[in-house]
Amino acid sequence: MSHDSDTGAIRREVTVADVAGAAGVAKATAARALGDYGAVSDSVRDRVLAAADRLGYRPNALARTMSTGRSNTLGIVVGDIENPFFAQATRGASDVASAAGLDFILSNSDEDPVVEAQAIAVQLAKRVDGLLLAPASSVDPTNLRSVIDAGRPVVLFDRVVEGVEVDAVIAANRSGARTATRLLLDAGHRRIALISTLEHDDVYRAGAMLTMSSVAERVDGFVSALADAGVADPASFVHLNARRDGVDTIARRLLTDGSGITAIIGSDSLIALQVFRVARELGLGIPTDLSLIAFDDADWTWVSTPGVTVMSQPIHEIGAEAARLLLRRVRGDVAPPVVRVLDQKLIERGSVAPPRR
Amino acid sequence: MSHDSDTGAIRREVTVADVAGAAGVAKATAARALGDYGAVSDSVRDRVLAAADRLGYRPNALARTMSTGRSNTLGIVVGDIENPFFAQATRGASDVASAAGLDFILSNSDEDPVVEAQAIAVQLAKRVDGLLLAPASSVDPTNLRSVIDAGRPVVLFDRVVEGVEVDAVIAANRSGARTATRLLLDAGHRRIALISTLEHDDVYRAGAMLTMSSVAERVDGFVSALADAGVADPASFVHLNARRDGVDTIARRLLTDGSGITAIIGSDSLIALQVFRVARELGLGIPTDLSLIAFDDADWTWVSTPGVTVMSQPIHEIGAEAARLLLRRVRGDVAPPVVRVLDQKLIERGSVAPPRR
DNA sequence: GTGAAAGCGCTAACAG
DNA sequence: CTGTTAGCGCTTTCAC
Repeated sequence: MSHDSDTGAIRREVTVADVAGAAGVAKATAARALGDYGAVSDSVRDRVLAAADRLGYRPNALARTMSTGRSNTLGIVVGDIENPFFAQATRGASDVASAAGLDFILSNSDEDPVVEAQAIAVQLAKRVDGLLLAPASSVDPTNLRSVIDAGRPVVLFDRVVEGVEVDAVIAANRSGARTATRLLLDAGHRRIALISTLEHDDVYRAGAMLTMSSVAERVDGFVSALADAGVADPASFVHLNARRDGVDTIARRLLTDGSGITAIIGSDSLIALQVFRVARELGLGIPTDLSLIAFDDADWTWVSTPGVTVMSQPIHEIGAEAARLLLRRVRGDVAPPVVRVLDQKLIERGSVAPPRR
Repeated sequence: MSHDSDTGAIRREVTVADVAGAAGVAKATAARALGDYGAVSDSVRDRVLAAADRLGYRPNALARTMSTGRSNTLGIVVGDIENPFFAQATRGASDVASAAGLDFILSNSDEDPVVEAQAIAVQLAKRVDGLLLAPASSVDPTNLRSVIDAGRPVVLFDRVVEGVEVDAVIAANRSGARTATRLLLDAGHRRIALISTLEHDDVYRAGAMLTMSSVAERVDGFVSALADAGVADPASFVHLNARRDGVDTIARRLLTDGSGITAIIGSDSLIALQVFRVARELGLGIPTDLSLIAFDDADWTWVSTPGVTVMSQPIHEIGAEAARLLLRRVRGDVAPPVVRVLDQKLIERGSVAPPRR
């Protein structure tokens, strides 16, 4: 047995023609046996397969795509695969894809429309059959348009894009935020802060247009719940740009500047984690001095002391359902676009209590 | 401006020939301008680029790969992208790849050699220029051999494969485990358990061959540290198959069956998380009743009460360095294979104290 | 600098 | 059932 592993060079590949030659049949016949299509007699098939095996034939998926036009591949563009939300959604989607016999290509957008455009270009260049996209911007449709114009099926997840009719799978963020906010309100809190890392040019003002629909919905649910409860100037309780300004900085300010904040909602679990730490550093007890609710049922929320009350999303299912919708399109379904809204679920643990004052 | 977004079908793509026609030049010339190679006069280039833009030309990366033989793509096969370890390593590798202008394809192996073989086949079929692999088995070289035989550069990460000389980036697991174990020993513990999810046919016995080198190294460091300290039958303190048997079941048994275990090392942060919870459910205080050390510096380990002492690995860098090594190979470097061993670092928090008895 | 033609590995259409 | 012949969209000689 000879290994030429010592040469770094890529060997000349064994092709259908080689196999055909070795098996003593025509190229097309070998191709049919190898590609498992068309009609081939058992005896010939066996001969071809044996030859292929002997020669170490490996199909060239690219050449196949070239002639069929189908790559048998789905693409996904996420904000950042390190974010547990995207990791789980990706896994959900990838499971559906591989169950359907499709391959999967992943790109990160860093939540930056420019990087996203590049990522999309790559995926289209590789001729993915369809694309899963968590759009970096819900207000600028340019990137989404580019894939639609290319004629590729696309399904959004986690966020929608305004003014573009396309399949999407999102969570019920507005009602989730309302529920979370009301839990705090019902416990007696009146000064509740919402912290998000979403970038925004300005201080948040009522009705301002936010660039990410999921966050916008969360903010909207939050503000409307406060308003319903008669809280004055609810918009002033929304704190954006937490990545730029630092979650810990914001949390620290909120908890020490006499603004009287008694409860905080973290727009994702990473934010809540930071708040949790700041509270501890400040010697503030949870939930005695501060009540806390996080979005997403992250691992740590049930080992912290106290456990953190969370608004949980069916993350896996968001990815899986998006992939299912995409599969339909890839298979030619031309029904009108649907937006699937999946429920969020409140999981109460120990981080909410009435405010001290 | 016309959008035929209403048709789900993939439109006939705009090709180099189309652009050439529109620009009034030969196909080859257009291709040179578009592909940015060869020599083209400025005026012609401008004309071609303008035409391309007008027609909405998008290069077909597959066709390009067909003729050049290079796909400009790196592949990675991980155990499970939902595992934070792999998510971080993947991100590290992906950043290096995209900085070098290469695309990135991801597959999950589920730590199953059969699934892994399939994943590798897919990547090779897509003609990736090189492959990053966290091999599902360190003792069965079949899958790794298949990519080497295909002549593709490959770099392993997190684990090595016995008997195969190939580039790899791993962590210093043996010494890390020794350090962690000694910390416990020095605190006075004598009955320390190590829990891992690694599958193994039997109860662990001294010198048994484990199928994943990273875990094998951890176990070896652990056992040798115990032996050095004069602990009798150190192998009996190793508990494998924790996925099959349930981490919580194992932990519960260890802590209630009178075996007198006073400290536990979790072979990854997910395991430690479960142990943490079981301890709490059992009403055991950490570190008063049980000392705990985890591998990997997960988020939750610094918000739990107490914080968990961890053996941290440079996960990002493992992925990044593996990608760098791979890039070299892809570029033709034929130097002998190297195995890069990155240090682990002990981060002491509050989960270790002397045993009660 | 530009053009014409061949070919990458595969599938598809059409004969036989 | 099997073979022949064209391409898929691009790059790459090799002429001019």
